[in-house]
Order: sequence, then structure tokens, then C-alpha cells
Amino acid sequence: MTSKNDSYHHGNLRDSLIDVAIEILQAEGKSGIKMREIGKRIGVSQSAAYRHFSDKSALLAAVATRGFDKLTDELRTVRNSQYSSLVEQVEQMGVIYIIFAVEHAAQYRLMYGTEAIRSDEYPELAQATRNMAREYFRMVKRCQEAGLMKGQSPIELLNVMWSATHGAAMLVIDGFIKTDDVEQFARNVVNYVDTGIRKL
Amino acid sequence: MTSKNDSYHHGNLRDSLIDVAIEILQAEGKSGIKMREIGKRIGVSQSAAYRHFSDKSALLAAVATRGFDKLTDELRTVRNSQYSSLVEQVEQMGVIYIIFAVEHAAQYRLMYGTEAIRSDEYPELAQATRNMAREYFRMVKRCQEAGLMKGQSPIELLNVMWSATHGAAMLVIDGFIKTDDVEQFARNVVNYVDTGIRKL
DNA sequence: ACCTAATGTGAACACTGTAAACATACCAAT
DNA sequence: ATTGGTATGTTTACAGTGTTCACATTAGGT
Repeated sequence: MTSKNDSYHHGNLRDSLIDVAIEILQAEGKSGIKMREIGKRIGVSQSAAYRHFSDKSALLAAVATRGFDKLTDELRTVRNSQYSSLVEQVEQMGVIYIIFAVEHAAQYRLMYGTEAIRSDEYPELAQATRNMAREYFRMVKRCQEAGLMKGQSPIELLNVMWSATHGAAMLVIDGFIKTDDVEQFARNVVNYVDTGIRKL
Repeated sequence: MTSKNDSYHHGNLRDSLIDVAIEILQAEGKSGIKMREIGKRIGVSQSAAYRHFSDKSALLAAVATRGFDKLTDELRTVRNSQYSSLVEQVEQMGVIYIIFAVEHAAQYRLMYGTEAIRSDEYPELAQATRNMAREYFRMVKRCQEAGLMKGQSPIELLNVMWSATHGAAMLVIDGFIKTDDVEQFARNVVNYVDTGIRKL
């Protein structure tokens, strides 16, 4: 990865910038991401990045976008894999969501760290976010249409599931909730919440 | 507030620093908090703050601590006010939690923004966090002891409620979930979750 | 082969956190 | 009341970081 001819032009700098930013993010957290450092690692000047991103924020937005895309992929695997029941599928989706967040803690935090980013300024990020939410949404909607769940609108139920999984993820990531078995914890939370929104 | 003799010594600088930081936080968000700006507003030099806080982080930790203390107070009001049923009390607590977060959005974000702060370095912050969680915890525990709720340990249930309310708060604060009636939204989320953890 | 736009460089600027040396005022002990 | 020590505040300066600007190099179409 991060292919580098030693020619004057890099060839694929934009992607490399994002790659390296993610690397640093996972290794050192957001505070480790510095324009100079990124440039140095790629072997390019500190200001080269500004040919591809107007801002550091714009670069971070791209990193967040990547994150949402990846998360969307992971959620999709649940929809495709035929789990036994719809309800099991929703729960599995919630579990996968939390596990993803914990395994990509710094990036996940960045994805939801809107203070620095402001998604309205970054349409691609907004789109990636919507795609992710939609994946989650479809799952809930299918359950509701199958008569398995309460509520008027599926959005209402989505919000409940999303809140619970996002909250659980954040609290674990930031050390407010400690657990040595994330999957078990996730399964537990998701199951309780699911019970709350399901018709019994 | 922020009493200021124009004598050389301020008299209550430490508290003033925190006050002003919170003011800025609410008006402009975290990025508006700058040591120079805080000093300027109080009428003191940029480095005066370093007599009271080792770091900018330490100041932010104090701001977060204040936040948790205030939130704890709000949660306590629920315990004292005699709501009709225990279950209604838990739900009310969740609603208040979310409303507090939304009304103090920037500060709430800071409270949970561990990346910058790292609570192990700030025992007072850690204590304030524990106090808040304990308030929440007691409520759930009382319900469980009254035979109203499922689960082995009340901690398990606390984590579910906490995850859901924290998640809901964050998603609203950061604009991922849009609603024009926060209280209604909060009540809805809390109710679903509560249903999930309750014996019916 | 040439021209233009895209891409990368180097130096410099502004902003911000922070340290160091110095100044002032409060307080306790005499 | 005097005085010395400590807490508190100031000034100056430095270092790190994002960003801009003028310039250099190259890719790619004509």
C-alpha cells in the first residue's frame, strides 16, 4: 500500500493521505494526526496535502467517510448471511455495530466527532452516514413489516437501537463501562433493547 | 459573578477560569476555549491560569467535573421528588439525563470526550463521574430489589439504560438524530428500553 | 514538441499552549 | 508593625502546528 515512486509526483497521494491518517489514528489517536507527520511518512512535503484537501478538517472528513463505508459493509454482511430469524438478525447487527466501534475506537470517535467536522460541509460524509443508517434501518423495517415489532414508524425503532448501540460503544471505548468480553456485553445490551421494542 | 477587584490579585481566579471556560464552551464550543481568550475576558494575563491548572487539560477536566456534579444534582431531584411509581422514576431519570445533555451540549461532549482528558489523571473528575453513575445506579437497583426488573446484577441494567440515554443524547447533540421535541423523543427511547429490562 | 493545468516544494506567517524569569501582594511569625 | 516567605500574577519568548504563497516540476492532450 501507499505506493511511492520516487518521482516528483506521487500518483495516488489523496488515498495515501487517508490511509496514513487512519494508521496514525489507530496507533496514536486523533491528536497524533498532524499534517507534517503525515507528509513525512509518505515522503512528501507538509503542504502537499493541500492540493487534495482544502483543510485538515476535509482530510478528517474523508477518514470518517471511509469509516462509515466500512461499517456499512460490515452491517451488510448480516443482511446477506441468512440468520435463522429476523429478530436474531437485528440483534446480530447491533452486536456487529458495537464490535466494529470498539475495534476501530479512534476512528469511530472521529466519525461521530461532529464538532471538528460538521457533516453539512462534506456531502460525501453525509451520504456515507446516511448509507450506514439506511442499512440499519432496513433491518428494523423488515422486522416491523413482518409484524414482529411495535411502534408507528420504523424510524422510531431505529433510533432506539441506534442510540443503545452507539451509546454502549462510546461508553466502552472511552472506558466508562469496563468489560473483558465486548461481544458478550454487546449481545446483552442489544438483547434487552430488542426485547423492549419487540412484540412478545 | 467573576468578581474582579482591579487589584493585582484576583481573589477567586480558579473558579472564574472555570466559569468563563464554560461560558465560552456554551457560546462557541470547545474550539473557542483558548487560554489567551479566557485570560482576556477575566482581565488577567494568558499565563495566570497556570498558577491554578497545570495544563489546559486540567482546566477542561475541572469544567467536566462541574458538569458531572450538576448532572448529579439534576438526577437527584428525581429521587427526591416522589413520582408515582418506581418505574416512572427510572424513566423520568433517563429523560432528565437526555435533556441535560442536550441543553448543555458542548459541555456534555466535553464530559465524555476522554481523548483529551483521560480521567485517571484527574481523580476529582473520576469521582464526579462515579457519583453521577451511582445516582443512576441506585434508582435501577431499587427497582430491581422491588422485583420489578430482570437480570442478575443491577449493573447490567444500569449499563443498558446508560448506553441508551447516552447514545440518544449524543446522537441528538451531534445532529445525527433530528427532533423538534427532545423531551418527547427522550421519553420514547427511555420507555422502550425500560420495557426491555422490566418484568412484565 | 508544446502549453496548460495539476501536483509537489520551501519558506514564511499566525495562532496557540506553555515555560522561565521577574513582580507584587498576602500572611504568618516575630 | 516589620519582615520574610509563599502564593499569585505579568512579560517575554519559544516551540509546535495549520495554512498560505510564490515557485518548481511533471502529466497529458493538441
